[in-house]
Amino acid sequence: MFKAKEEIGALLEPLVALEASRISELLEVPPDPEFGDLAFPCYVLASRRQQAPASIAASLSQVLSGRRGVFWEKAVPKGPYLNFFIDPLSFGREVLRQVLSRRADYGRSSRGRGQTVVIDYSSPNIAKPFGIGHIRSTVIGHALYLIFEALGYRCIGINHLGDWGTQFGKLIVSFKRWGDEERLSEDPVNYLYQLYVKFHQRSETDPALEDEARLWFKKLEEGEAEAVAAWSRFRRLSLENYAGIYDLLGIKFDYFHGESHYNDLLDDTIRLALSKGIARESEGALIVDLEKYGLPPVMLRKKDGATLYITRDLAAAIYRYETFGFAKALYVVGAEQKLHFQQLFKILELLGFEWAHSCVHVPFGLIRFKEGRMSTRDGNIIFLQEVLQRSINLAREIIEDKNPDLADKSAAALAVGLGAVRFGDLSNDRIKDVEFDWDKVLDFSGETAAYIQYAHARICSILRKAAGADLAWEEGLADLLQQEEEKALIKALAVLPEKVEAAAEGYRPSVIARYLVEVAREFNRFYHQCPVLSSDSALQKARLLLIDAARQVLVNGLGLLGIAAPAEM
RNA sequence: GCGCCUGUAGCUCAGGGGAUAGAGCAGCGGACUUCUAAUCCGUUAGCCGGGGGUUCGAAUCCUCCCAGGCGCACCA
Repeated sequence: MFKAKEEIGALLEPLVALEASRISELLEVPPDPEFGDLAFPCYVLASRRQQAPASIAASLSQVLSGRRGVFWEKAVPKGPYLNFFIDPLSFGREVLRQVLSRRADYGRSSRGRGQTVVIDYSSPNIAKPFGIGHIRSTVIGHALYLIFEALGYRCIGINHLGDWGTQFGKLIVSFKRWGDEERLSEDPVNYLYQLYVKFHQRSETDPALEDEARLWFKKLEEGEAEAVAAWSRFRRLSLENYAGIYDLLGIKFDYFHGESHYNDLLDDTIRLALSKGIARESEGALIVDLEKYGLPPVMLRKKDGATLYITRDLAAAIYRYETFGFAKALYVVGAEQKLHFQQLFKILELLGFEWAHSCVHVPFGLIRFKEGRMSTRDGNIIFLQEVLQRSINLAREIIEDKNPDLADKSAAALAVGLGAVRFGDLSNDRIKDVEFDWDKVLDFSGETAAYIQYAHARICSILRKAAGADLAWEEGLADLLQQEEEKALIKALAVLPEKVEAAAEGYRPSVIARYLVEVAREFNRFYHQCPVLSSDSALQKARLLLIDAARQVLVNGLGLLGIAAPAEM
């Protein structure tokens, strides 16, 4: 509601002894449009004025009676609320003018100019297949990247590949014992995955395998030739496989700095911890005691001298700050690692880095089966590749059925199929666990990406049919849009900028996803009530401008989620 | 044992101090000679997990309990 809120804030400031910005924040949308468009709750003034909220609302309305502003036309008390009615004419003009003049920039701002946000996302463990579990970090992180970028921040996307650690020892042991060159070259990632599962099956009865794996990882850290050669081969094969998925999803990273990237910095990091006096020897290992802060101790170096995940994360954080000078560093990593990040940030703080407070763990819930957790080790995971493919295939079938004459069915199927999977991960609050259910993934009706894309395609269809129509902006045309459905749609279009801000504020792409469903819903209502092409010329033009603005909002919003908007589907 | 997260309609979830708690799915009933029916309209459905508390006002904040999930030194 941009300008309207500001206007009312400034209007009330001298009357209620609150700051204008505070008043703008307090303004809420009434539950029923009949009540008005923006409501000021008078409870907040009751105790100070020693007056009942309802009588405050009444007296404020007295003061304002007969007055009107640019964007509001009247203020009516209703119980404890002072309800403002927005002037649909000036508001409609302003909203359409904004959207249609700013176009692809509508919803964007320069608020973050000059500041850098480093975003750590996707970060799969090499040598494991890209499972459905990895999609959350990938898709949420990518959306946050796009959202912060839209607010003018310089974003650095880092894929912190899990390409180092004891699991490589396990893989090397497995391959040396049971490996088969031929099978490895046929289907590398799948085969490595099978070896990984086999290792865990065997190690249950043969604990010596674990020791052997640790030994091989130690060799790897020491740069022993055979270990390094095997590691580098496994890493390369995995990366080649991931590249296909990132390509399909259109996901880019500025850096593929995996854990191994920080190997040369580990000694310095450990030295720093020692020199600051926060690390000490315990049972042969090097640990940091965090008991004072209510956290369990952290191990930086094992008794065999090998490092751990958190050691590399420490080195990575310092490297990132020194390299990029971030204002914020986001870690889009599962909620189960919350403790890890609390420990990581606390150690950074103890090392004296004031920027430790700019590090944020952006957690998300687990994807699980009805029966329980997905586990790479147990070999019960669902491959992302399969999910994407099935979704695309189903989209294709539906298109064949509903729109058999469509020229480029593949492109539309890709947009709808991938959009569905993406949206499924973005539309709910990220902290919630999600139960994996094929029926749900493959459902394209209701609150889904397809719903939004469909609204967009309908608009494009109308605009195509109106090709040649004069769509030059004329201020007065907006005045013709007085039907309830038209006004509701305009109101929905008005709030994209504040939704983008809110999404960034809470690191919650779901804010935008839900908002787009609302916009699409308002458009669909409009569509059923308000004919465009068959209206007379002035109204037709006004409605064409309105739906063009709606199209722009849908495209911009979907764009922030990394979801394509096909013109036909 | 300790810590963190979640609990809202039959199912999946919005809403995170303010007006009678909202959507989608499923169910039931309607709307395609008319801009794509992947749509729209109507309708059924709720001690907002439970008890206490703070507040003019609590689904929302505090506290205790219950249920589910996730963590807690040689994995990542």
